[in-house]
Amino acid sequence: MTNKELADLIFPHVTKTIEDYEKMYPERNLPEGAVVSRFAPSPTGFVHMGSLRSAFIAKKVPQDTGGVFYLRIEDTDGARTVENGIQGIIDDLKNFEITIDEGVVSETEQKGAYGPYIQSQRKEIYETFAKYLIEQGLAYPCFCSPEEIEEIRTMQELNKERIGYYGSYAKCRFLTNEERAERIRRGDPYIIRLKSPGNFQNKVVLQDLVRGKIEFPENDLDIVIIKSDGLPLYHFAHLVDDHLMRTTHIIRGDEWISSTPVHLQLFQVFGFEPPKYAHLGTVMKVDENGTRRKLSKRKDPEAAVSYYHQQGIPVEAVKLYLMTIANTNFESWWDQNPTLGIDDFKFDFKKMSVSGSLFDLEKLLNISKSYISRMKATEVYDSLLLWAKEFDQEFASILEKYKDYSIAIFNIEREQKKPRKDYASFSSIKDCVWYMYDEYFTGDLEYQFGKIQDREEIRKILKLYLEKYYQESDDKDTWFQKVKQLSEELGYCSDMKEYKANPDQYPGSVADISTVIRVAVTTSAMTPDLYEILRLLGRERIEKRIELLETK
RNA sequence: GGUCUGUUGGUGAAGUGGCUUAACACACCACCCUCUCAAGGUGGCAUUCACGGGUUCGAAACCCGUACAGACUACCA
Repeated sequence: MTNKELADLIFPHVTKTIEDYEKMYPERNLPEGAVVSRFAPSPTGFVHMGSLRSAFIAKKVPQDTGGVFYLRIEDTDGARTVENGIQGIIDDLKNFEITIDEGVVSETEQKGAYGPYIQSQRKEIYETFAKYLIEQGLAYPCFCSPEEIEEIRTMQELNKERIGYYGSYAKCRFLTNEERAERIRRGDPYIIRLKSPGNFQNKVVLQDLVRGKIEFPENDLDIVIIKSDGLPLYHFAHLVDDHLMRTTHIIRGDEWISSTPVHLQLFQVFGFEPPKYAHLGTVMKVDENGTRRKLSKRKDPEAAVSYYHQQGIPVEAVKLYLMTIANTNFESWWDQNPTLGIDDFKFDFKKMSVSGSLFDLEKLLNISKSYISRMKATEVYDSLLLWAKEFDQEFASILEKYKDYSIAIFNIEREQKKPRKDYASFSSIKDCVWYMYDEYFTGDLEYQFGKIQDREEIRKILKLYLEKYYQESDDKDTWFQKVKQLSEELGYCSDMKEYKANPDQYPGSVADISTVIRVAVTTSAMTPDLYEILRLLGRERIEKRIELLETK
């Protein structure tokens, strides 16, 4: 029995040839140096920080070079697939503004001429490629049961030999085509394995874009290419898809490094030119007991990118963070070119950190803080409102009700050379400004007075301030002069230098007087500029709040 | 067990043989500024680049070995 007859027996319904597909998916007509890359997740429902980083880079490089970035869904493993998993990924990408040129755009829609972009819809294509291999005698059906494979493995472990289906252990490799046909006709379950032409003694070289030259022994494992469910294994799907979709750069996690000899061999067996590979270091985190480990979806809430969306970290801040960990020279570049953005920066694989970087939430928040501090008040308002509509409806309606007032609040110490930097995320803004809204300034309030705690003294200070000194129309200088006069009248020191030199000669200072006013109207001893707050609150509110304090 | 990769401060890291008495950023500490907080300013924070050996006039950088860590070694991706 010939290989061709065997191939026809296994894949009787496959009529197309590889050449047909080569014609259907021709070389892309792109400018010199244009990169085609992809993000190819399993539909597990959400995107991990490490994957987002890969996706971000996989998009950035085509963008820099005038290439194509596409999204492919790798759903050949039923166990990994979850309901609405594709939508979850699309939503996450959308939230982080990672748009695609081609690929899956929704659960039911795809765009681009190199599809389908969902692997489970490409079954016939994989079969065509597998059939060719069988015809060439480069692949064969394997009837070994999982138990038999397990046996081989324990035997190899016992003999301290290399583990795997290779050489004389590859039993089914030595079957005749007649035996194969007979067992297939009998209905024995089987899978398709590559008949590896590799020799473990020979070396194969990978020129990794990130790590440089890596040498491996050639692959001699007869790897599975088609599973018993008829779908391909990752390695085979990678070959078929990335060849046919004309991918030029494979940008993926470094857990794939050790499989690359298999991939290189697959390309060689078909006579295709292999793509370039860039293996990215794993994103790590430090465990409670001080050891490094992979960021885990289960243990670390900050691993899921939806967390940042919920926290209201601006998308741009996340991107800036990803860029700073992606290219080590980005941060200083951005420092020197503050007016430019990520799009103006040229990504370079050589400037990637090779080892896995620690995920630094602190740093992300810092970047976020700086970023928000540079936003205009109206931009803060718009972004915050958008966030609140999704995650804090009550706050959203308050923001809408007091639009101009809110913008004025966000403008305190903003839009100046050295803006205030206190909002790390949109979710944290309410905690900073709640006291500006009467809706929140109610119920059990906790006043955090400082040095002056005596209620009689506080009453005296506030009464005198309202009756004699406070003028709504005062400008900032006049306002502060009056607070100083108030301090003097009550025997407090109005000059901080003098007070610090002789603290024992006074009951307190203008700082303590200010604190009393500040706490009375906000409950907090730590707020932005008091003058601005009083100005925004206005006389009526201030009086009401001081009255309210009297009742406490 | 095998194959591959990595190891510079609390963290991210720069560094490709002499310009390194190891840049920069985050964190932390101190002081200054200051009505509080934040921000900002100034300074401090690795006598040393996992360890041992070698090459060299000279090494964090090159080579070898050891240790530790990670990945892969599935009909998972």
